[in-house]
Amino acid sequence: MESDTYYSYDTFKRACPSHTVLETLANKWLYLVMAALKPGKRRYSDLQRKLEGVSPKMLTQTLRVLERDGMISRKVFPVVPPHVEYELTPLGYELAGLLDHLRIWSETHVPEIMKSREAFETQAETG
Amino acid sequence: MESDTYYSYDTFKRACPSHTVLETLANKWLYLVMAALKPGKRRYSDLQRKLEGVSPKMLTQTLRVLERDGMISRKVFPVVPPHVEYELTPLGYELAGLLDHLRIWSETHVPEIMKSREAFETQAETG
DNA sequence: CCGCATCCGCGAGGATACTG
DNA sequence: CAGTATCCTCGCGGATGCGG
Repeated sequence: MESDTYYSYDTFKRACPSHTVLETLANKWLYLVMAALKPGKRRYSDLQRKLEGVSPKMLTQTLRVLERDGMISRKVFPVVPPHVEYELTPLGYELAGLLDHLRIWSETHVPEIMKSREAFETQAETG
Repeated sequence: MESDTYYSYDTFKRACPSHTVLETLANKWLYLVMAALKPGKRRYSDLQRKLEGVSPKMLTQTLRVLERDGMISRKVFPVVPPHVEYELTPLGYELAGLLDHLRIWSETHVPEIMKSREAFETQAETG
């Protein structure tokens, strides 16, 4: 079946492209940038303010990666002072939706998780 | 409203518990362990074989975190040689489902993403 | 077989200063 | 305003040996 267009991905294999994608996705700042852009386009400084504690380096780096992977578009307005807008692409919007489910789920279960953490620590001391 | 049980989480704030949870989740090995456990219980060595390239240290560490947060249960059989089984809790199974959506989505769009990456690199050289 | 202890390299990522 | 450049630290994560 040399003409088989159905390629079997295996995320568990390090060399598999889907593994690479996963590695990119499994990132705190990337996640937060996507969340911040979901409601609509935003400027660089908007993002910097919204993402508490992000350094310019990490913000830029994250935006570049997302742009590279086609998740966001970058629009530069040739004015002084500079004006740059970032916006989710249709593809990126899909991903943002999935990540949002994750965020909502997390928030819903925070109390449960925190309780589990405390119980675990307590037992660690005791045991 | 001192008796208000409705706490407003903000994942963008570093101190917010939901931010902490996110930080934990945004992790490649954690993600893969969850995926590996979704079909059912597995032994330590099973996981080690399945997750290509994982070191015992990272595997153990990841399993501990997941156990701490109540996502998996750890069952030790007091036999020689040792026998330990890991299994998703109901809570963990929910999370695994969400992560699976993400994995499937990623695999579906791998070609698109790869193409975008190539285009980006090409333009970087040119531009 | 499970997994802890230890050592270590290295690069992710933070802080800061600076420029078009 | 939107980044880039630079320095530096810290802990992630790999490798290995051992112990129950």
